Amino acid sequence: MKNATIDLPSLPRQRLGDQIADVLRQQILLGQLPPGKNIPERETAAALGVSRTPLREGLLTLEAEGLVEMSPSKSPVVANPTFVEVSHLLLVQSALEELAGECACDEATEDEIDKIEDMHKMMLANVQEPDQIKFFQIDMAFHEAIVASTKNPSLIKTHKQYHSRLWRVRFLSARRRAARDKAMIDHGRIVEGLRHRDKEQVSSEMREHLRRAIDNIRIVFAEEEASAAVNG
Amino acid sequence: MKNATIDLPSLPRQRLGDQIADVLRQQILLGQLPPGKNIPERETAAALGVSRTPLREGLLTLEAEGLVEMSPSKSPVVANPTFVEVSHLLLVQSALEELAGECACDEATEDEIDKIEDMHKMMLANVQEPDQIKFFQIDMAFHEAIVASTKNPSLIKTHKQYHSRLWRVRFLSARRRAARDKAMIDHGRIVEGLRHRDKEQVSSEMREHLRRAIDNIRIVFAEEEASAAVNG
DNA sequence: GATATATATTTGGTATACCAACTAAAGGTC
DNA sequence: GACCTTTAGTTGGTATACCAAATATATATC
Repeated sequence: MKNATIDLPSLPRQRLGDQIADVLRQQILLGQLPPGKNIPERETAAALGVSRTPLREGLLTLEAEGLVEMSPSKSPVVANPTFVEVSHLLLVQSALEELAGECACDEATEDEIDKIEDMHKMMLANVQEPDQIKFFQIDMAFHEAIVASTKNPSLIKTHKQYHSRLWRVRFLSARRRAARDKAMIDHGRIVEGLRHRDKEQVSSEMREHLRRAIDNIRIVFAEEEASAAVNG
Repeated sequence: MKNATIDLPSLPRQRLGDQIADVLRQQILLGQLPPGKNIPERETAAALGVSRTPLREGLLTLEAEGLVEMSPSKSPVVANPTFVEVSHLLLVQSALEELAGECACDEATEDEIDKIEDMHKMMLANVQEPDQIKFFQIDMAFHEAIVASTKNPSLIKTHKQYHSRLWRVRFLSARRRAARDKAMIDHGRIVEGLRHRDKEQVSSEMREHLRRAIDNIRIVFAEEEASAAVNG
């Protein structure tokens, strides 16, 4: 053989549609594509330098994830869930994280628990930081790390999808100082439970942690509504 | 206005890709497209009388659901999960049904509980029927009805997807008489709990009902493996 | 001037055409 | 005769072209 298995580092192949879905998903999460925003196919495809076919495949992926809504003869639009919808999502996510907590007690390595605890400590150090974006990112990574430690690909994937749909509203919620304080208490108990491999404690704490978040999010929705009423 | 809002009954518009996904999903569940089967795009599109574009969109939907696997330069193929993968799926499904049981106690109407109990009675009448397909279909409808009674669209949708991926293996499992007997006991407790709106009983029974199924499914996989070793 | 109709434009939905990567078979060389 | 090379054919991936429905606009009529 001459040069077989060289595997030149050119990253040639992931489907374009998947890459596009990744790009658009990021833009939605970061708020560059805000809820309600239209995503006309031709225009967006041109902006990304691709044709409509793979763009469409990416949009369909995001529709399946619930981040984009498509209806006949109308431009695809970034999803803008109501409070009721968000509370439904949070219930499912709470069940997924409850399971994750239970499985993590069996499957997480000591090293993974170390990493999770590090994140918790880092959050504690940033809890009263005015720059809330850092705090929030670690918060999300904290939850992702616990789910990842279960090594259950289906759980990880489904959780990630709900994570995306809840991203924005949880970001808005995390700006509330009271919410952050409560979160730190919950997280502390979760880390403690993981250390002792206490399934009951970890799973119930993770479930209740998310369910309690519903109250903060209700307030966020009420504030947004009031703000919208003022601004028109 | 002359004839507006007439809405002629021609069922013109659901996206072709969605219809195709529905057709292929049915064929996969019914075993007409068995696990491992190739689904070449051109050939399948021609057989369905459509072009590759909407067929592809349907296939991508099924890929997102985990029923089909697509890899570059290879024909899409019907997923053929291993026992480990199925056990992972079942864990997630058990968490979803646990949540469904809890929510159903709050949200189910008396009428819905009547329907669920009717299904249970019908299963009891068919438990020793040699024609297992009827028993199995009611079994699946029983679980679906409980989830539907929660009125949580996200939960319903996600549950349905896991339902599809687990359909075949649960069908194989339901052929075992011992599994059917156990299922009837569990179902009886679930119906009883629903009647009393006992969240704790219903949710824990639904969780354990599915987790116990893992044992039967392990046997099914072992049998299939042994059979495969003999036949080829 | 208001309304209604016709037309032009924009949208998403679908079909077709083209391309690159992979596979396999055929042919040539040692 | 075995092995390497080349070429033809198949596959999925992408781009383009076409179509129908919906909408907005302009024009004609009352």
